[in-house]
Amino acid sequence: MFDSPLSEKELTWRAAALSGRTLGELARVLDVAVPEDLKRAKGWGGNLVELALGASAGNKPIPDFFALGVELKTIPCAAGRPRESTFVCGLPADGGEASWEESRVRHKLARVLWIPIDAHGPVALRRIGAPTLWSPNAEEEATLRSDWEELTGLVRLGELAGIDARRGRALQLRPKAPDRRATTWALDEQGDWMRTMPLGFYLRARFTATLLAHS
DNA sequence: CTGTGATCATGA
DNA sequence: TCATGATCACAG
Repeated sequence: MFDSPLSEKELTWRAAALSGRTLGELARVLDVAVPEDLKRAKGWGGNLVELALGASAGNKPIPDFFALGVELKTIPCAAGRPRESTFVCGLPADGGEASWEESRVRHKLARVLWIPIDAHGPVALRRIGAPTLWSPNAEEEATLRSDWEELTGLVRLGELAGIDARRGRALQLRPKAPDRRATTWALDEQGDWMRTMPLGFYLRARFTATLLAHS
């Protein structure tokens, strides 16, 4: 629909131009139908904004704006604060990369364009907010790294059973699957492969709230 | 089945 | 009200 932005400056300019508009207005321009609610279209808003900004990654495991190394995340907000956690990426079956530096979490979060969208009301009337282009500051990176090391450390020890969404100050591990019957492979405490529920890394709403506030 | 995009629904 | 655990759609 639209060309990909050629620079961060162009990307932020285009994102800023969406600020204040409703999803319904944007959908009409893009000739996209608006769903009654998001129960069966949970990624609709995110996909709409991707289309408007010329994101090109599709479902490939690369940044939305590959040439710029920027990831796009829409985030549902009410009263100026995020109402939901933010999915980052799946947990690799073997527990993950050897180090934080190589991790998918760190690469995903290296540069993110956050676009707040109203969390409540009729979908077509929900307003898009002002974008913020973010990279973790030293404190945020330290928190993310510490959470990541704790969680992946447990996974590598085969202590998947000891993990739930309560662990982690900023980053948490939660189910990420079509339903509760879904399974994937993981190592148990004896080092044998076993079937478990697929998990994904998520950013807590508390964490995204602070980064949106000071960026 | 794994990746992308996320929000829903329920109990505390 | 809020976080956790569950769930939805679609591409490849």
